[in-house]
Amino acid sequence: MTSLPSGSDTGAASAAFERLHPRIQRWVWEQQWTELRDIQERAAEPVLAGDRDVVISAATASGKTEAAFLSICSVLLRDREAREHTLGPGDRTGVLPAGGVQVLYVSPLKALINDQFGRLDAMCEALDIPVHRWHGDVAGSRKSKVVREPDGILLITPESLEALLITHGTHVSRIFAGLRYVVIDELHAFLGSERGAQLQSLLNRVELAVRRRVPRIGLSATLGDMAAAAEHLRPGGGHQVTILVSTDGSQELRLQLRGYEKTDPSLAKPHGEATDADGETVPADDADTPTDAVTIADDLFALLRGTDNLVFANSRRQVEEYTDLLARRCAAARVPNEFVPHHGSLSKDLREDAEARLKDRSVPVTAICTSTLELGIDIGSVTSIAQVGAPHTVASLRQRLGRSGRRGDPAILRLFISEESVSPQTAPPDALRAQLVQSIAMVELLLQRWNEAPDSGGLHLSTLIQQLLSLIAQHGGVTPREAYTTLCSHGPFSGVSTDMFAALLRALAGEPGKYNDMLMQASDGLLLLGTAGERLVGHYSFYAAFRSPQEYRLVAHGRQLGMLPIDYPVLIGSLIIFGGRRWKVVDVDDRAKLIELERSSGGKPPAFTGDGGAQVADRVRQEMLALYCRDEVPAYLDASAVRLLGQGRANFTAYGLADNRLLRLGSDTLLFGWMGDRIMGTLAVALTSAGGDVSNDGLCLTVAGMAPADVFEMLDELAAQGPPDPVGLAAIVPTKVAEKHDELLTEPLLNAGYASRSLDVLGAWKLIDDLLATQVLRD
DNA sequence: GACCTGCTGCGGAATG
Repeated sequence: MTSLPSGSDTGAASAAFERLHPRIQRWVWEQQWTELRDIQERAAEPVLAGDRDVVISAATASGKTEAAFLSICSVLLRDREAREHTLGPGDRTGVLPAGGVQVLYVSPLKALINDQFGRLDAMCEALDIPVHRWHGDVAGSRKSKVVREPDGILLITPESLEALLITHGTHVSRIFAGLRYVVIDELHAFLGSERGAQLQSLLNRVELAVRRRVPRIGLSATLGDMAAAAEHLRPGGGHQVTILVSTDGSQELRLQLRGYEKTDPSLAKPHGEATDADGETVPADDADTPTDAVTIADDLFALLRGTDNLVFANSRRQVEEYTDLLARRCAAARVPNEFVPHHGSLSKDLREDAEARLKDRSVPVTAICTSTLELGIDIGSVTSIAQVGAPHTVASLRQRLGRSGRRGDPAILRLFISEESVSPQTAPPDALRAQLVQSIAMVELLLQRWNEAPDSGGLHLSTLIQQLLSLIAQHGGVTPREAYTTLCSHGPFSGVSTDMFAALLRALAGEPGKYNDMLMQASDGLLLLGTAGERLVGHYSFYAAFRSPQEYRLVAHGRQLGMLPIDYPVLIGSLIIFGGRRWKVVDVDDRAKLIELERSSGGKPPAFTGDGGAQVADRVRQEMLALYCRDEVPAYLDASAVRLLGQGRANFTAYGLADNRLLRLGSDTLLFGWMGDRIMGTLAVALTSAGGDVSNDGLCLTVAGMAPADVFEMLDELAAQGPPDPVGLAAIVPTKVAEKHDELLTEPLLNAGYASRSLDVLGAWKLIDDLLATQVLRD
């Protein structure tokens, strides 16, 4: 670590500090910083060079923003001096024009723009560098001013940048003429998503408008896969990106995994009536609450009260449930309530109030939250993190952990994992204690510093439709060749061939019997918006690449049961759990968003079902298998977790799963693949295509009405046929409309998009080979 | 059977 001079004019300054502009040096000194942090020190050289892309990776609140902007502002100041002192009006060769936005900073959150505006504006005011905010809550008059007199640093969201390109298309090259840097904050939040593809495309379009490559600086949390982050920052050129990972903060981690088990609710003891801090009488009877939640709430109360903490629950419903249980405990103990909820359905006021209470360190407060508090909103660091229920991914567990541990203090993580009570009728996944074992597997992978790789290779056809229509609106019309070159020659849509692009154009123009009217072609060949296209682009909802959740209506025997969000394949014949009951899917109507169900017989439905939309990675399931096969017990388990792990391992042995992957259950067969959700989902589709009646619980597939020997034979036939064309296999999946503009795609394009996003045929066929090799047929 | 993110221009009313 290097020291800064104690005065503004002398001393053994660090090499990085020496290279900053004198006015920046003075600003640093005025902050009374005694030294530059490691990441700030190392970022100076590559950022000052101004000719390369850089990923700066460090923990939340480690000075990443300054690491980028100390150097960026130095360059802006030197630019200005070069223009003022060395150049007359007629001699500007080699220097960028004075006009225009010089730094484009893109953030995934409005709240983060507001935080960063406060910090940057304080620094830039002293330097006479203007800083502008541009997002949905900023007044239109301020945006007009940026368009009229663009300069300095512009803080913007991807959606607002989209709006800027569409609304001010003819001014884009002027607005960004002097662009020096693009900064992307929370880069990891864009990896593998529609929003990420949109941002990559927008930055392509900005570079095309100014006719040169602009250096990109990505700011990222310390997440495993830096090569993927670099490739996302500069698609096709990730290997040339400078990657800086902070070496600071190899912090002590204190870890505990606590096991819980549901018991008979009638045994629960009520807490009686209580009075809260305002003297109001509140109900304090937990009789309606599952017993494991009651015990977890008791423990959270005992462990967390009096300090600042974050409790991550896996759903909004659970956030509300635990906030309520904890508030009742505060009332019963006659102490002030210090537990507040935070999730996406709460009003902005309530969320900001919770954030303000977290920032205020004079009174302890614990927020019960969903992933809303995962990203870098400035709340400072908390004493400890609690995770209730199995984490969704290792990456998100790591990100959550990063919120704990003030400088020098240990980071504290406690996981609260509960399992069903087991009876002879219990479904195998519950008897295997799969929830607990998955949580241990994820903690083990966290300790190994492993992370899920972001999804890549998706075609993102929905986002390509958005970008195509946006490009036409920006320029008032483009030729098909220009459109293809601009959008698909490199960047997020480079996997789209000219043939596929042509098919997409035809689909948007409308084919006989399916008239979309999104675009049309003028007699000179120019692509123009059709009437439906004008309407779509003209509404503000067009600017976001992602859609608000698409829900299917569930109907059973003519009665509506509710709504189900679809982000995993629902196959006809599969079983789903809804409203505490087990149902069989008898029909799926993709266009009417309707799923028809009938009651299904069968045992108790398993509580563990693969955890929603997040894809459990192959490596996680492989680690689970390894945990079942080992004898060691991790030191961070409490006594109850040790007991549950022992039960899971005993049942694993009793099922014979060490040598078998097919397990007979009544007249059905369970197939344990020990691979991730993508491969298991692909295998489910393959078995369905071969005539099986398959449902996917994540951990295992259930093939209804077939004995293990018959399933073995089916697998053998699939292996003999060899891996099919993924696009052909996708054709049998009825629910493929997932992304925002997927409705506009023809069936072949939908199949191609689905196959690229959700199928891993080679992985599934390798699994089939492994299953056939491993299986010991016993009946 | 999860969570999260974002958004323009205009018209009219209220205020200075």
